[in-house]
Amino acid sequence: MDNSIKVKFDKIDRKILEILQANAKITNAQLSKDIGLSPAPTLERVKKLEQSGIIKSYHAKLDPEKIGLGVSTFVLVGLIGHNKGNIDAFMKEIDQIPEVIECHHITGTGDFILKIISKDINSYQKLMLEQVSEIKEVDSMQSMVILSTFKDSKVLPIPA
Amino acid sequence: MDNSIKVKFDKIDRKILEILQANAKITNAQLSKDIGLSPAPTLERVKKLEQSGIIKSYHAKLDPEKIGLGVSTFVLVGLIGHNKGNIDAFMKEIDQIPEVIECHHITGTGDFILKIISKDINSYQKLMLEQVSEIKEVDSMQSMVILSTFKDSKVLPIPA
DNA sequence: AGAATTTACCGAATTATATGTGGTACAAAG
DNA sequence: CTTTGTACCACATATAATTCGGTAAATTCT
Repeated sequence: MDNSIKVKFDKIDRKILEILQANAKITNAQLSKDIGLSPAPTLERVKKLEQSGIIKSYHAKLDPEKIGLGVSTFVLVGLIGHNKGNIDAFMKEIDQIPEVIECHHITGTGDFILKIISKDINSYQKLMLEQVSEIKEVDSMQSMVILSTFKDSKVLPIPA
Repeated sequence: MDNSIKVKFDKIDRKILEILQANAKITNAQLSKDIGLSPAPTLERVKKLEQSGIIKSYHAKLDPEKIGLGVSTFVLVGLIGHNKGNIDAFMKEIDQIPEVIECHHITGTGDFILKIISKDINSYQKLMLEQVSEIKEVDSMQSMVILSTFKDSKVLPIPA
């Protein structure tokens, strides 16, 4: 497995990546037609992209509201200290909360930004009070509730 | 197609959803083993979940760094006005920028939060100066650069 | 309660798809 | 040039998805 930062791929590979990002369920036969190759080398290319780590995984995207998840938020979290120990401890706690679906270390206003998804405002409040704010490394929290989502693309813009 | 907010599904469906969120490439045969049914009804359930819109789509997840995308950011955007016309105009522009992979309307500090991914700091700056800040409805922008991502789960916590 | 109806399931046959193989052309390296 | 390696195709095989007929359980209706 190649672990270097940048990996080489050609124009055809890029097209494969674009297609599979948008629709992972396409058959190899259809994919091969779309890129203009026969099935065998097409599959070979996909396997290589998987083995090289360019393609990390495949996921089903669900409709949050239809499974009863009505409230999504971003939360800016400030920690009491910025040393590695604190950050690791914070991460360890965050990792165990499935409602926290993203956690990024950022520059700017706060130290971290979380994306949290929960059933409703009540369960969100409960989660924040009883789980997030209970993490001892957490100093400040600022919530931004998502009123609506206009764009949520799973397709990354692959540079030329 | 059911378009209501909440759709019903049982314990077995939830398990299917959990599995397909984590690994969309699982074979129907394996999935049926994992949930304890035979392949036929398993497939039937998956199809129903797709038709009901609970499962919206399937996507390949790529490694951003390996395709040359080194800079990810969140941007808080304030608009000059908050009327529907402005918001729609803003959205229309945002929609055409592939580097903006998410756009949410939020409460709190700003009006919108964007997630942007680009090649490097230079191309990020170029994008912000020449595209985002050029949208006439945009008033303020505050960038938060992601230093590192600790969690990026594609699995939503399905409520009991 | 009992009959009718619907729903969910299974096993097996069929169809579609993925995967493996051998051979060929092209390109790059020696 | 010649050699080596790479990428490709067509075709054969293996694996998986899908369809079908029939059965049992659950639900609805009388």
